[in-house]
Amino acid sequence: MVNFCAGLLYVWSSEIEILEVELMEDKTTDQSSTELKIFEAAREVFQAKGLEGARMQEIADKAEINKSMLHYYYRSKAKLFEKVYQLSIIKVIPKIAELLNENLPLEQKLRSFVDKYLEIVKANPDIPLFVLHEMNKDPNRLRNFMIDQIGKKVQPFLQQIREEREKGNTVDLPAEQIMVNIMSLMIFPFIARPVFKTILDKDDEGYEAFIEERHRILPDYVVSIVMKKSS
Amino acid sequence: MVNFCAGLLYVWSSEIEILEVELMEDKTTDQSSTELKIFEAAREVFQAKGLEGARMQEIADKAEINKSMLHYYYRSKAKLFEKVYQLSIIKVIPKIAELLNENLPLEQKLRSFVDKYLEIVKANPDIPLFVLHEMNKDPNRLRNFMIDQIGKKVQPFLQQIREEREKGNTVDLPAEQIMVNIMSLMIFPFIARPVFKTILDKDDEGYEAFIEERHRILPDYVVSIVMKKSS
DNA sequence: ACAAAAATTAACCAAATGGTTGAATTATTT
DNA sequence: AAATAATTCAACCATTTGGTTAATTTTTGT
Repeated sequence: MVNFCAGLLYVWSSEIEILEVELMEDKTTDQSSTELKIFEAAREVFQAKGLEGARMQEIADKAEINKSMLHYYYRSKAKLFEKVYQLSIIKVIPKIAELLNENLPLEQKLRSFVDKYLEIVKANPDIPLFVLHEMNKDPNRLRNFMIDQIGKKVQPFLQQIREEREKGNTVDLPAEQIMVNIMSLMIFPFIARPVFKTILDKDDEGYEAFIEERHRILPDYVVSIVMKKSS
Repeated sequence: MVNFCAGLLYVWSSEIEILEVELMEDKTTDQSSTELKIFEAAREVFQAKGLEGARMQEIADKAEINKSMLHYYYRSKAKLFEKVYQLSIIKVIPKIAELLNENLPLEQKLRSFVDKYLEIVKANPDIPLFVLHEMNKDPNRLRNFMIDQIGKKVQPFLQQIREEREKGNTVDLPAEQIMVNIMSLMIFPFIARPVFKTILDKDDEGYEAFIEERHRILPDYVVSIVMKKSS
């Protein structure tokens, strides 16, 4: 019987939703689970081609099951997409606020944030472009969910920057600009991968190495361009 | 008679293509031109929703013409899309190499590049996400065209950075990382607009102001994080 | 071992969507 | 002004595509 879809009704209730997501993660070990094979295939196809670019048949083929199973487990393309979209957001958005609200002095926090968040994006390199494309098409879809996940949770971090700026410990930029700088430096290379591969004349392996180098460099570099050198 | 589509056959020949594009720009003044009204509508819809997300009917409605006219002037959705995609690339990619190859000392060049390129992106804020999404879906489509437009044209600039780095005038990072840093800081805020609007709790007007502030700040800031302070 | 439930499939269906056609209208040419 | 060419449109068409159904196989519970 198909009954686990009921959870979709509670999209706006973070707690229930996150529980469900973790349940799903657990199932990942069970490779034979048709439901998971479908979800995994859907994730790949949706993230690569977007909602409208994805074909149900392609998802079925990738999952090696009959197309009817998609509807048996997920009812409709819209429902399946919503789950993929939701999980994608959960994987990359809440961690931002979480990492930024650790109780650390600014410099340490920056270094740790950049290092750990790059780890997350490296593990989910297709999510940023996917989420931003879908969010751009329809800014209202899951907007409340987004707000739940991050909303005003970064305000304490911005406040921390402002305080350090007052003390003259940071570069003389508004906290919001600094925040956007940091996110840009981390995420954009994953979004613009095909362009940079062309511009920098790299193959997959070469770009992989480029990203690794970046991961090594960026934590210190971000600190250096945010914190004011004591001179 | 429909004859101007012939140019599409020469996609790989930059010169002919650019000529055609400029011809098109000229027509922009002729507001009554159905062909242009269609193209303008197609540009908006494709850039907002992507190839598969766009509906021919929606383009026709936005252009205030009968759907048949789309095919009369552009033959097919694929052909119309290709033109929009191509022009989008032309508007944001070649300028990079062009601005970076002006004969200027590095510091001046950086300041000028960031200022002028931000102007371009501000005038075409939807293009980066659109192009990157389409390029991600199908990295081979117009790949040769891309290579023509920028290809190895940024190598001289990378070389310039390397030379200045040797002389100890820049921060101690590989030239490629510096280049990616600069592009990230400029472009990402346009791509991630819906997320940043949520995170920073801004409305359209507020985000516009944020971008303006950024435009004012960034040229100097980029210089400051690339060039080594003489201390 | 049997019955009930769950999972799976092939064949089909209906709506959406890109595309075509032929007639009607407007503009151009001579 | 007549004839020719270009433009526009309403009605249609064909394919793609998301979705359904009914029958079959597999699993589970007793």
